[in-house]
Amino acid sequence: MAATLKDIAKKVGLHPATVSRALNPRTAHLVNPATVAKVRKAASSLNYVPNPMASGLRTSRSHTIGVVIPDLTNPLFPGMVRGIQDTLSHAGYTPLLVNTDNDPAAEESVIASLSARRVDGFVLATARREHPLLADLATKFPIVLINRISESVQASSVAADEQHGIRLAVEHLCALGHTQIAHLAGPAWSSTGHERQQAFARAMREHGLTPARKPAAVDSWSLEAATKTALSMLDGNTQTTALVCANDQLALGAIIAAKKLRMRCPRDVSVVGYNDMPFMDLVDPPLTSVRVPQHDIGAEAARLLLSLLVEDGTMPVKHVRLTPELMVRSSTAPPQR
Amino acid sequence: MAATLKDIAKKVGLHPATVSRALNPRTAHLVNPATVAKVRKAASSLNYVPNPMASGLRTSRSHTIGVVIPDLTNPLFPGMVRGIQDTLSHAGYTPLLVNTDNDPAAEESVIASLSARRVDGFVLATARREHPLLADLATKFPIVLINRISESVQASSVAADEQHGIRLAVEHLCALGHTQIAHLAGPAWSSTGHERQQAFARAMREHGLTPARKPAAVDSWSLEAATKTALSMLDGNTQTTALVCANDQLALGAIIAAKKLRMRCPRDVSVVGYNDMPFMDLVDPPLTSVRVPQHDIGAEAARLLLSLLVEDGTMPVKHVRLTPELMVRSSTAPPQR
DNA sequence: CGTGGTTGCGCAATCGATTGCGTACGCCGG
DNA sequence: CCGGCGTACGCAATCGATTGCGCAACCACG
Repeated sequence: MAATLKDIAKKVGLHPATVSRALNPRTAHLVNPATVAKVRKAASSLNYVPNPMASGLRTSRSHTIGVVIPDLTNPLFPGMVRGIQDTLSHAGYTPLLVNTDNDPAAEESVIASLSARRVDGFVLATARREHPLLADLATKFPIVLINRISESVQASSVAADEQHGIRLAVEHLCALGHTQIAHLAGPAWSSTGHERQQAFARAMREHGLTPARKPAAVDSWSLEAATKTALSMLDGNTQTTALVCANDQLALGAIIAAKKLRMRCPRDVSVVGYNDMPFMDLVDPPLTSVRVPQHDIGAEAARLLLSLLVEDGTMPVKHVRLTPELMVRSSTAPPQR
Repeated sequence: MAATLKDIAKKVGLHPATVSRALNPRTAHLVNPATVAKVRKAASSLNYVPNPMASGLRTSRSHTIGVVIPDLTNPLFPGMVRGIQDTLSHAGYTPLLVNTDNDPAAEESVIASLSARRVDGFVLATARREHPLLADLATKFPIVLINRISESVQASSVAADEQHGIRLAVEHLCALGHTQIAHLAGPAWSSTGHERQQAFARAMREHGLTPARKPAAVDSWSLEAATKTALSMLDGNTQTTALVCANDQLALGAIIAAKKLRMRCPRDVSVVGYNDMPFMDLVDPPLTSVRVPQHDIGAEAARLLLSLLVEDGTMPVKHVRLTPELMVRSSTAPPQR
């Protein structure tokens, strides 16, 4: 049905090998320019489309990239995935997207199935801090970590500058006059949760403040867990006037908790989120949040991986940090007391 | 590096062809059960993983499915995509996801690149009603349409039962005592926009009502367009007490417009959304919305496509309609006048 | 002992593109 | 006119799995 190199070769009276060289930009210089032109014309007149399986079989490169994320329905990820897709597709690569639901077993199985598909590399957005598979994977494939730092793993990474993001939040609250600021932290097993907690402690120190109370960490990134934890943080506590939350879900949970305790946000307690998911400007109250450049993170990760693919193994490990931005809205206000 | 059939054959002293048959469930019955067992053992001891490019080249099936959506960052789609992924991966297929941004040119190019990848079929969530490419594509590939109806195209489809969803909204408003109900319609070029508008007219007729005014259609699905259109609908209009919106973005725009006109929702105007995107329970006011079973739509589309792939062309065209559900929240209330 | 049927498996071609190697040919200088 | 060289191209092997064809071994039966 579809035209092959052989068909073109027959049409122009050349050998398939010559046609292959003429059509491949990397080898076209080996062929007489006039011949190249003739071949190109014949190819397009036959609607020739190279068969990636055939070339992949021969070259053992699939031009596909495994993209591993926890959960596509988490609003944090679609932006990043699009950044990855947009960049990869321009370079002739196709992302293969899979979800792990943060389940280590699922992670193992999706990575296995992507390896079986012979992907050329991986972009990984796994959340857990410690990760036996990663170190292993990094030895076998070019990989780029996204939205997480690599502690033990020798691999390039792209993420938001968490220190800067948290500092923006703390600075903003300070400027409003808050001194009693606490952190509603993400799960300790989570890379970003851990890092933001550290960043919070540091930012407070930099401002000469001590946290209103020691950070409380949720055990999952869910709204429910956040509500529960925030309830126990705020209940009977009249000290704390502001909460820096490790992400938007936690912030929303904190606001719900405050409501349950008959505290008003921002009157009685200011709340800052993190990530600035879609529609955070429309919740009640509109959430002040640290916006991370999701699309850029994805795009940069893809670029990094692409350059890893061409410079086979000679590229040094690189850690890219993109700068977040504070979106000030109505969940923060000067303290009333 | 990776083990091949030949390696296994050498290890067990058989011919690669025999090993192939033994490992393939469909042909294993042609091989002595004892031999099959031996081969299996050798295969797993060598960590054999079949090379999909080699088998794909021979069989000209890639076990990949093209999934074409307008925009992954639109919260409507991640749920559907996961439904597709979860179902396809269980069957050994891998989705190849691309975005079109509703741009016909982009659509053409992504479909071309997916064809070049030799996908075995397509799941298409293109929004436009009329579509020259689709009819063409349907003749060359098994395809399933998602979240849209097929008017001219001879292809199976999966979507929410729009008539039912809109009827739920209208019924709910009627039950609250509204009689002056209007429709904020989606773009006319959009399949769902068109269908929901028809459904609204029908539902009103069924309830013996006439629309408070003729439907106003936005020219794009954006919040901004919705705000503008809703402003012109509501300004100076004291008749309309309730708005059925063609999706959640439009509903949010309507609420913003109402605020600008110093109308309160739901006191002065009730608003119903459609799709029930994430966090619609947390916006101000919490939005009453028609929830569509996104994951199920995706899963069902994938199942449909899979069965198309096995029953080569003999399966009749099937149109699956899944039942939506009304999530009643605080953006709707009895009319005040 | 010869014939027929069945079972188990090997042989070799095939899919389409890539690539190392070899060769023909043209051109130049000697 | 010949040796040397470089350019342009062809040949054939190769990647790994699949599959039509057919061989050979086996059993059963007349």
